[in-house]
Amino acid sequence: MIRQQLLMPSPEDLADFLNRHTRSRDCLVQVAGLAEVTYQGRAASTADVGTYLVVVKQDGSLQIHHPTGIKPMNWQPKTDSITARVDEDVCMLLASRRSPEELVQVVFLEPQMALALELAQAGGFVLRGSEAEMQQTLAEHPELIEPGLRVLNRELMVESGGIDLYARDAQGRYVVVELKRGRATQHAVSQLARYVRSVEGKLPAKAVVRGILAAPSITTPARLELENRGLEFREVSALPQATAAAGGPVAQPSLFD
Amino acid sequence: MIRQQLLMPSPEDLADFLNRHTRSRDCLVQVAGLAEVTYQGRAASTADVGTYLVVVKQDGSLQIHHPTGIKPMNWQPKTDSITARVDEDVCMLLASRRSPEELVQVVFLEPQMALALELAQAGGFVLRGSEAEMQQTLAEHPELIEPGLRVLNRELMVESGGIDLYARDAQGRYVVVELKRGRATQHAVSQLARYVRSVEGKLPAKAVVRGILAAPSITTPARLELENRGLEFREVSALPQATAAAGGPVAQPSLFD
DNA sequence: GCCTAGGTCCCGTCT
DNA sequence: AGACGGGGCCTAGGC
Repeated sequence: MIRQQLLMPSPEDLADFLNRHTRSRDCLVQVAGLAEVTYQGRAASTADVGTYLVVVKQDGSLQIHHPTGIKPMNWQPKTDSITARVDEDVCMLLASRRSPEELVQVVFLEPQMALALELAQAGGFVLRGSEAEMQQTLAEHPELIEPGLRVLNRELMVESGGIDLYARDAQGRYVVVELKRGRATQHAVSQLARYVRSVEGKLPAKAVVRGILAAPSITTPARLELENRGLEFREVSALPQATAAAGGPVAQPSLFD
Repeated sequence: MIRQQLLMPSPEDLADFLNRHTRSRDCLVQVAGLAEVTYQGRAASTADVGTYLVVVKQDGSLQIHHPTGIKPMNWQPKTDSITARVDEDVCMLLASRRSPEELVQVVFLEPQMALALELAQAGGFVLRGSEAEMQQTLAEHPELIEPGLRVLNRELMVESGGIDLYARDAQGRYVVVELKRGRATQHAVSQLARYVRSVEGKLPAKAVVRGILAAPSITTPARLELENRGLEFREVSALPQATAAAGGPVAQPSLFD
């Protein structure tokens, strides 16, 4: 499982190590130690000399972590080229990609440890409580939004984006439904308004198009904006109160049974 | 620099290791091996048995990586409590937080390696090319947007959000400027329109309020929407064409000299 | 705590 | 490729 581990490697050994294990694309490689990092691309950054943890995954993605925080200090989601070389007696790692053109450069001043790990294939991963799941549930049970609602489309593409649910109400009026898995914000109201306008533009003039924002809750400013624009809110619980019991699995929410 | 390393630890040893080093809050702890992961909180997830890399940083943030991808499979940005215990002859890691109430649980079925690293304090970190920097530059040189423009406020708060730059033009008309460091989308147009409406609502009726979207580029649909709404676009390069030379630092963009 | 908005956002998806 | 929206987004800043 540990493919190889080096302690205090020389620049040459580290460069060899990095080139060999990143090229094979079958293990996760990390280097910890004193380094400098620069990035140039959509933005640009420099990190002074410090102790960082550099991780290169099998797909060539790169992340450079400092001691705290969930997000890496520097990263590269995917790399077109990742190479190490020795320059002026230090090992440098160059990770670049095109589109966008970006380059992350790590200068290892005092590498303390290099480690190559074999991570065998992962098992299945399932996420519940996404907006996509909410959409499916509500498409199958539109009465949870409003009695008499009939769903015509899911993810209907209009010029301004994709309409989560496109429907008709009991009176035959068209309804645009925008879903949010969390608290709805002004951003969601803007989206909904944009979609309603797009639909109105496609229908014969003066056709009434209702807009419904369906979410577990809504911010106060968003509610005001919504009402100003003649749009509506429906409370739809995405993940109803979990009976939080630390350590144990919790019953699935009613909406997702 | 390597505080401690265990190979194939027993459940008891691993639990001790995790509790000791996460509690001290002065090193980065990682465990690699066969594990199962469940998450319950704003959403819920399960990961089947697989080989993962678990990292706990000094601030108690947790990330669980699978073999590929820049983003962790599961994570916890900050934890109120992080504890390991032995249950049914396996070591489990429980990382929880309130607000939002969330729990990540890792069951280590076959831990291969545990490692505690001391990452000394990092050096300074500087990022260039952010929207904030763009805002400062343009506040000091509003003529880059338009001759005769005078900036009245930066980040002016109105009910619908914060206006990047609030200004008056050469004819004395109020101008709302929305900045984007990257290509402007319909979302940006919505924001700008919202701010313009808010400002119009505060000024005497019929006051003319201009809205300018300043960005290096704009999507075609956004441009159409913008023009439909009587708003304007100004090209403002955030990071002008970098003279990309792999390996070497690049001259800073003119906007940020 | 709520709310807004930026991000080198990343990522999937569809045109 | 461009474009759009979701995300357990995370994080910072204002109130």
